[in-house]
Amino acid sequence: MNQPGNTPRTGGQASAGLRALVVDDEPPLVKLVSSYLEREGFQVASAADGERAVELAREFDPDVIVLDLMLPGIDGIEACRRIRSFSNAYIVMLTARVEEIDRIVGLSTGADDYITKPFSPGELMARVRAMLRRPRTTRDHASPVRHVGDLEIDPGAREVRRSGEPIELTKIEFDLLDVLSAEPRVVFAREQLLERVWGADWFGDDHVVDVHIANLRAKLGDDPRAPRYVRTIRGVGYRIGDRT
Amino acid sequence: MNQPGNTPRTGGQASAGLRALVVDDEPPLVKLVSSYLEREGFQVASAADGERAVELAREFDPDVIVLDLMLPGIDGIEACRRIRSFSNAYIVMLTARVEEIDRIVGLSTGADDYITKPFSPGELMARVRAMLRRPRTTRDHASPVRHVGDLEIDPGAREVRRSGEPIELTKIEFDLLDVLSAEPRVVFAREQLLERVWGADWFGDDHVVDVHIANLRAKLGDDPRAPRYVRTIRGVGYRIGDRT
DNA sequence: GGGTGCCTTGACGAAATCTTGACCCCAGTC
DNA sequence: GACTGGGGTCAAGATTTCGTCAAGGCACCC
Repeated sequence: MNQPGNTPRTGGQASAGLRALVVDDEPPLVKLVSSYLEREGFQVASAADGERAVELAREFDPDVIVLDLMLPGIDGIEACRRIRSFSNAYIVMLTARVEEIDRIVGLSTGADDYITKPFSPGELMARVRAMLRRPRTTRDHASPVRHVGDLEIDPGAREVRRSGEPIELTKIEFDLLDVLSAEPRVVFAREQLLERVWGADWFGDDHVVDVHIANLRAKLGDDPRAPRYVRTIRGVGYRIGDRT
Repeated sequence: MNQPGNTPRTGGQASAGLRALVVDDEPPLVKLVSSYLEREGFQVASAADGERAVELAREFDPDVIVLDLMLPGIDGIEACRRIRSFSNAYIVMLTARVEEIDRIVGLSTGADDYITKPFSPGELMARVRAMLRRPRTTRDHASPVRHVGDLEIDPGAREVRRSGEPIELTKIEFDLLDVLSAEPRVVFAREQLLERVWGADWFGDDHVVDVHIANLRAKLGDDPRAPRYVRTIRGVGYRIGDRT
């Protein structure tokens, strides 16, 4: 059902029969976005929190997911990860703060695009169309396993192994390792790690980073005096990667 | 907390040595964006029309291009296409109207991101950083590693090697070397070094610089009488770089 | 309601690093 | 050839930074 005037030429046709899932805790926004998507020919479902989002992603099996970063329950990043573990949908993340983009990109969330609030529905639609136009092959989550020495990091499965032996990490520990290992050899300041792992709106002491790094090291069997994985750059931050 | 002003800016490190091209026909906007990019460590060039943009993209070989859609001469879309035909740069398009996004994404222009005017420079920077960080596009831009004689300086990893052999430097030592090597052959007064390395709010004796330079030289294996790397300009300051 | 796991905070000690001051040397100058 | 100021060197004390530990709190699960 193409609306004359409002709907750009390409849209209606291309998205006919596709399903979209909108996740946000603000009903008006959900409604607005949904109506735009419907006008494009999408069949739309919506959720207001993270748990429901993951559920619906599974049951409804959408082709496109518009996902807010800030959600009650499990947050957008975690929801995105979980959904990505079973779904192949295109995911657009909504963020209220520009700085959060770093987080989405830095952590391996699996999002395909992001857009900052406030945004115009037209822009969002343009992004969605652009994504759909992108060949699926762009989805190169194929072999994302990283190696650091005898360490094996699988961001998709959120698993770490040391010489084959699985190591159990907490969320924060894994995220730290994730961010650090995504760019080996690059030094991350504590502030950067806070921003990436904790989020831009964190207000607290840098010191938490040290503690979690210590715990991470302990689990990895890493000696701070002679670290094989996570090394300290005094006065600056931490780094992972090849031996010096 | 770290010493004020001392902490490397998140962007500064990562973008050090990278080149950016800003294209817009409004000089104030060009100036604003340029200054932000420079603050992030970019070397910046600019153009006011499409032809010049394509020219500069070729000659200047930028890593990032900020490109306005509306331009005198060939417009942004066409310029983007032409540039894309030979350049590997990240391209952000600026649009005044949201609807234009459809055009950018609809036509295969090859832009990597787009942002609508008015935008905050901070948002643009976040996008640029995010683009540079995108894992899939492993850009082969000129190595961010600097060379001074047989010295190899990697600002991102904060590593220094001399003929392949890693050299351990403290924070201040590395920062000094970083500042000096960023602009080879340029003489830095002690005060300038204090400002850049220690931060603007440092109040203390210039003499610290001497001491740290001495330590740095010692670690680099440099003889003050016949320095190969850090040379003293009596009565002025220090400098690094090629013979003369 | 009790337990468990995880995160945050604060305190403390050890180690690395920085700053200061004293002293010496040398180049440039008279 | 002596003088002078800038710069090099050294070492000791001051400071910062990091790693560790443990207590408290919160959320979640049974």
